[in-house]
Amino acid sequence: MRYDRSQLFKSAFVYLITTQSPNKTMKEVVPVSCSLCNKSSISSFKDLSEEEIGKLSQSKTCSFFKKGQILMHEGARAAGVFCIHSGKTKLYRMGTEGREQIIRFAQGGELVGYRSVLSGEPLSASIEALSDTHACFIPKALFFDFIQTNPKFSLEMMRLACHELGEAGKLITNLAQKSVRERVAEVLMILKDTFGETEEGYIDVSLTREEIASMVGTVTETAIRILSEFKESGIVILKGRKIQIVQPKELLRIAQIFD
Amino acid sequence: MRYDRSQLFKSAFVYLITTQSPNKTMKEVVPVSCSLCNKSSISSFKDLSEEEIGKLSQSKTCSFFKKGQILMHEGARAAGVFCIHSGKTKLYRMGTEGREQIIRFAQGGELVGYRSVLSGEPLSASIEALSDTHACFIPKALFFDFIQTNPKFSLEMMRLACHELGEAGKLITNLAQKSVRERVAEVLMILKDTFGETEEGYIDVSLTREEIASMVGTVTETAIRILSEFKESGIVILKGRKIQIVQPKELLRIAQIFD
DNA sequence: CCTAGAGAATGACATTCGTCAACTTAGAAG
DNA sequence: CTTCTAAGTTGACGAATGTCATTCTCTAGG
Repeated sequence: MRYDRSQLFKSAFVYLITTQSPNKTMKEVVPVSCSLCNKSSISSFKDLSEEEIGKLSQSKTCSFFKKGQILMHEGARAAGVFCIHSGKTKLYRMGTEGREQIIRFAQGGELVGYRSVLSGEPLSASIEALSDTHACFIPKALFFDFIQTNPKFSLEMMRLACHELGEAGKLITNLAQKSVRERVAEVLMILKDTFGETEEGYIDVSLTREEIASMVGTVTETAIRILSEFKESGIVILKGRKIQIVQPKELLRIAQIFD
Repeated sequence: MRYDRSQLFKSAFVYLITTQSPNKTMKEVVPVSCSLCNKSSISSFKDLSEEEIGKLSQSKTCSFFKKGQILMHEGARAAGVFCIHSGKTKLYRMGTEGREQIIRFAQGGELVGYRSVLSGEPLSASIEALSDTHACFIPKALFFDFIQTNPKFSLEMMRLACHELGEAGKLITNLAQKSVRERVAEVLMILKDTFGETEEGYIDVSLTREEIASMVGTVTETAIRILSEFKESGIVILKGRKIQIVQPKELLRIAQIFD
């Protein structure tokens, strides 16, 4: 059964979702067709054919998650993967005594849940929206279909998984060998690299001190103390949850990063 | 160009490598043909066709590594993968100040180096023989050939990478949240699960205290102190590098493992 | 079987970090 | 805009763990 390309164009209108908030008007655009999605060029789906993108458009389900909502639950079986369209999410595991451990972040254009789908194991982490998030759900069956019929896509997914495995190794070494102070310094640099900076120079993500602590693997109080110390030394500027890195080189030195 | 199956049988003799040591005579058998290798049923190569196994046999290079020798160097580009035939190896990264961090172990039937080959990145860890090791080198090109032409094998590799990614997540959470004492207890159970026990009931691997410390992410002295404490409590029996777990339940309790 | 050198063990001490408690501040929801 | 609750901050203290020094012991290799 061949995919009818005319369908693609017939349905190629665009949803406009408008959220009103007191001070600003935010417009979020989620295209119905994946071929019009500006994320498709940066996501792992860049290797799909037009025909496959068409299938994707037909089978996907777009969802909206408010800040704090859970996209997927640790321990559950993933019925498919999410492609994050806009917004920021965190992936975290529950450790001993209910303490949350942030494993990584995912944002626009990135896939989440693929690890569970590909390994056939339950989800090893929960996924929670850090800000209002639009994400498209792609059923497991279609995902596997692409993997089995499109070697380029399959290789790209493998590349992604293996890359993350390397990153995990780095994180393991850091957690095992560096002091909390070193890790806080490193995490600040990682956050800047991951989320970039706003016009005013702040790291473009809003995390609680507890969340920063649960990236580093420490308690809230210690994270606060170290951040305050960096502030006193003039290394960072803190304005509530907004963090600006003033002396990146000093942070790299503290974090023992030389390369 | 079709692979000539008769070649397979012509070359299906077996190398016998005999190592003499004072007290015992050890015989290691490395088949020239992978089809005769008893590891092929447990390794990721189980999904290869007879024809592909034939190609494998022709292209592979069998090597022998003495205890302490390096199979692959962190930071180098992997020219292929190793399939461990016999022996035990450790994969480790160099952390700050040259401290070694053990990421995982690999032994008979397991593949190493595939992460680097599949992601196209330099090796994220060095691989060192913990005991005398026979391993077969499979060139990158052939490995990719299998991946691109055999979807089953490709999926199996993906499953493997994604499974390891999940394990890495667990390790990250443990390192970040558990105390050193808890981690030592857990590592002992992991070692037992990974390497099994000898007839006398000892964990079937010989690690230095420093190596145990570098799994846990602590210094040698602390590892020694905690092991001694476990010994005093009658939880383990220590005979040099030989470790016997006497009270596994107690270790699980200390490690805060409840499932 | 022997021996050098690495590994193991232990004590004393310094430092980091987690815990508990008290108090202040800011951000999300109405 | 207000208000209430969760988040942030700070101090005091103790436990866990790293560091340094010393001595003992085992193991690999001849």
